[in-house]
Amino acid sequence: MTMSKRDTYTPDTLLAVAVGVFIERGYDGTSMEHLSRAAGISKSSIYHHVRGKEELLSRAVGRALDELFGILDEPEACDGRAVDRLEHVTRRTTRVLMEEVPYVTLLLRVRGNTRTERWAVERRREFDLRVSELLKDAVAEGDLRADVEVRLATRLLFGMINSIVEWYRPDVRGAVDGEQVVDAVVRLAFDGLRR
Amino acid sequence: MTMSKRDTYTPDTLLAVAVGVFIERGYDGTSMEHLSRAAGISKSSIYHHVRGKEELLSRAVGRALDELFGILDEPEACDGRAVDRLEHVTRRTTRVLMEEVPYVTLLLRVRGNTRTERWAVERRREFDLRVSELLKDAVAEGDLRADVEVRLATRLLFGMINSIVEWYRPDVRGAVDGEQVVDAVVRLAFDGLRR
DNA sequence: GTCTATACCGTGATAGAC
DNA sequence: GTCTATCACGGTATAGAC
Repeated sequence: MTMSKRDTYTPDTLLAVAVGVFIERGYDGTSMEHLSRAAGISKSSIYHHVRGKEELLSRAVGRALDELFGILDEPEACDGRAVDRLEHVTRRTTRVLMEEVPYVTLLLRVRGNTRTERWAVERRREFDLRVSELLKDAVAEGDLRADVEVRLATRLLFGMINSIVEWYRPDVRGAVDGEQVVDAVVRLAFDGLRR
Repeated sequence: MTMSKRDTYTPDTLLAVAVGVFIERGYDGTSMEHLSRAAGISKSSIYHHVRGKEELLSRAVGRALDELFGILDEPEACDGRAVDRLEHVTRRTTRVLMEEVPYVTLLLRVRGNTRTERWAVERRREFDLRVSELLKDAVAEGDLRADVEVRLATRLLFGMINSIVEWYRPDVRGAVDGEQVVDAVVRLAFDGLRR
């Protein structure tokens, strides 16, 4: 949370600080005073860089959404058997989650009270729907089980993936290996706990 | 959110109202003014029933924790093969989640800033650890795969289960059948998506 | 058990000097 | 680009009448 060389902020470097505080205290629980202390500048200086608290939130969730939707445009998510495309999306989503923990965490905690939040919720649903199409195709191609409703399966799959933000901390080096997590997610999601 | 016959509150009936508001607006985003409007009484009247906002939170998460820990004491969670005990706990946890959505939702959203919240986080971790013991035993008995770390598997399992509170609404009759959800969770958790 | 009135403080945001 | 000073407002909580 410290600036490496420069001691002047851009919206993006300020965002990095703010997102950390939002996650620690919750968005609503964070005051401009908290942010100013964490950034080491006064409250009013923050307003020089961003319009206010909500702009910081919308920048954060926007970044997370861009990363996630980017996955759906990757060639591996567009060609081949649906089940392979789904596995690719599962792997990449998990990876993005871990690489962008703070931003995605914020995205996942948004509940839809302000305009910004409703927009974020909407786009998340859109992402889920895109993936459940993949799941539907994979069932139709005979690769996935047909005895679990597609929408429900998608929700549970993302529930598992998204929960990673609750405990994964990338800064703790060596504590949990990233690739190990991705493999575990894919194994459990596709083949389950049972031997 | 309406009182059926009585128009006077007990701490518990007031809690039911408050929990609903907490979930809609977030705990930090909820003011006593919001609560008073939802309950149809004045702010100060609320203080006659409870000490303040935080007591409402601690009552809510306490109730959720009692229900969850109750599961671990059920006979089916204590006798037999570990894998069967784990499946029982999985089923029951999912059920409790759906029956007590509002209270468990609140429990899961708590981050640990106040004393109450830290206590809740602590007890949740305790519950997780108890279940990961079950998982460890099931691996040792040869029923579960050994190529995923036990603690990691537990986290992902609960990630999937807990995510149900994000979308399941018990009041929407017939929209999603409860038993269907429990079965889906068990199938995905133990056998995975793959056919 | 509920009310009105109010104390007192922290909030997001702005003005204007440097 | 950052500061200090300040604003109007809404926050939790309490006092005391009914």
